[in-house]
Amino acid sequence: MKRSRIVNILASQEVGATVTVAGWLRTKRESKGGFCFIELNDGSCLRNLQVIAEERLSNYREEVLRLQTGSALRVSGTVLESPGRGQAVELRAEVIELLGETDPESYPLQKKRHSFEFLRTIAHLRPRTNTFGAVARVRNAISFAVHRFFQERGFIYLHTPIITGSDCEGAGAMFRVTTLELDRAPLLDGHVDFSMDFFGSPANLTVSGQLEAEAYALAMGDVYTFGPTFRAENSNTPRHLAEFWMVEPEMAFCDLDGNVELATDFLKFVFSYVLDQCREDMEFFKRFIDPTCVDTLEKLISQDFERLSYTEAVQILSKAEESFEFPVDWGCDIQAEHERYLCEKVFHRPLVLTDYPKTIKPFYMKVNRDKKTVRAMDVLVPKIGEIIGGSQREDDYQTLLDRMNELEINPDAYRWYLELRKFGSAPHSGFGLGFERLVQFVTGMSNIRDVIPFPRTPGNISF
RNA sequence: UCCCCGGUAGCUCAGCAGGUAGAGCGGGUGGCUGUUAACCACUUGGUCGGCGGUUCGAGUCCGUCCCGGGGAGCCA
Repeated sequence: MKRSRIVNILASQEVGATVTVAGWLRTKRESKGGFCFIELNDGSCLRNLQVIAEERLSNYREEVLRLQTGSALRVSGTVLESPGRGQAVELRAEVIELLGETDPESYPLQKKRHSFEFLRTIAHLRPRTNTFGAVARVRNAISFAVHRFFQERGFIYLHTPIITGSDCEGAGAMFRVTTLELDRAPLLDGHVDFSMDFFGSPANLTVSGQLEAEAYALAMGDVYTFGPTFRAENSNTPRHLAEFWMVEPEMAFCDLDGNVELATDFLKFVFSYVLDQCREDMEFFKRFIDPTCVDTLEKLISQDFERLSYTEAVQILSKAEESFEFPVDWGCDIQAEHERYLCEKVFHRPLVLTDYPKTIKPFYMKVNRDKKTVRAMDVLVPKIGEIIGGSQREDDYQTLLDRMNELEINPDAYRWYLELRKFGSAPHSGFGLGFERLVQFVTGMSNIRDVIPFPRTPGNISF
């Protein structure tokens, strides 16, 4: 018989139905009255299905009574109304098949709460816990919401390269990709001769698909990427990964205002979708992870994001009575403490900061008329900080070239990117969103390593 | 990479002023019960992160390295 998902059995509550389910045993409670209770979870939802196993089963004594937490089972039986509290229906087993047993001495998961630090050391088993199951389902829902949002608005999903030839995109250290043997690399004048390498020149893992997305935006109108991104920074924080997923929309004929509008619409859409589709998991996060997470999302959907310029932000900060570790001065970068102060103490809501000094932003951002600021935007949310960073792009050939020379970036490496400003250039804008930070914000999970299945961080590649 | 805190049983932790290790949970056995992180009794369980030093004696003090957490920087 075809396997039913537990989520559907619990939702339909079809008493009398004959079903087959399969999953992993979470807990078992024995009764000497000749039966036992088995809680089965198949990952389809947070809740378990209570299975009633009775003595009359042919393998009751030899197998059923010896079942351990973690065992894989297939159960066929009848859905019945449950006389006990805590569940509306339960499954009275006719057949219980042990598919994979578990040695209780060595199985690391117990039927009690584990620390996230410990669970990180068993990343292959942690999806069998309530929290990581819920994270996986919510992450999946957010992914789907991302695609749905852009698809409904006519954006083209674009696959930008993972391996890139540009060695400096201004977004941090990169991972080198090579087929050369490190201890016997061919040398030329004392340096590694990359003409002997696979691509004939140095190659790296991408830190952003933005530049390539711009090329397609200036042909297709609106595009977005959603893929893996790599940063070789030695960042050891609960907000950084060496491998993470990034969402990057890029829109032709769109200025900074349109960009801000898309970013806020996007966040609101995702939050609504998750609250709508993952109610049970979200209630779990509210109860065990962050009591404010559901309220926060509900508030964000209804309220407007505060928008102010960098200059205005600096004015507010310099008048603040708060004592900051880093002094506030026009031209300085806004520090994490400043972001938190503005978000959590002044406005009590997410913030869109725009028009930063050009000296603290990358070369590709459009320079304002004042020649001092660029059309940049950062979306800041409480706790996480910067969740979105974007800008209107410089679309004037000469200005972009001047900026590159100013920052000592070799234009030769960006010839094709510059050409986009030569042939049918148009105003265009886009942003990048760290997908895991979004999942963190939605779920309230405090460490980014717990919202991606197998986190890659400095010194950690065990799974 | 920098600052602070931590690493003791499978897990979560206690171990006060240096005197050769404890609890709860888990596992095992038995009992009880339409049970809900079930309950009760008994039982099992440790190179006290690694290396070096001080000392008659180090989980405890010192040095160093490794790992984890929090904060900062870099950023998404």
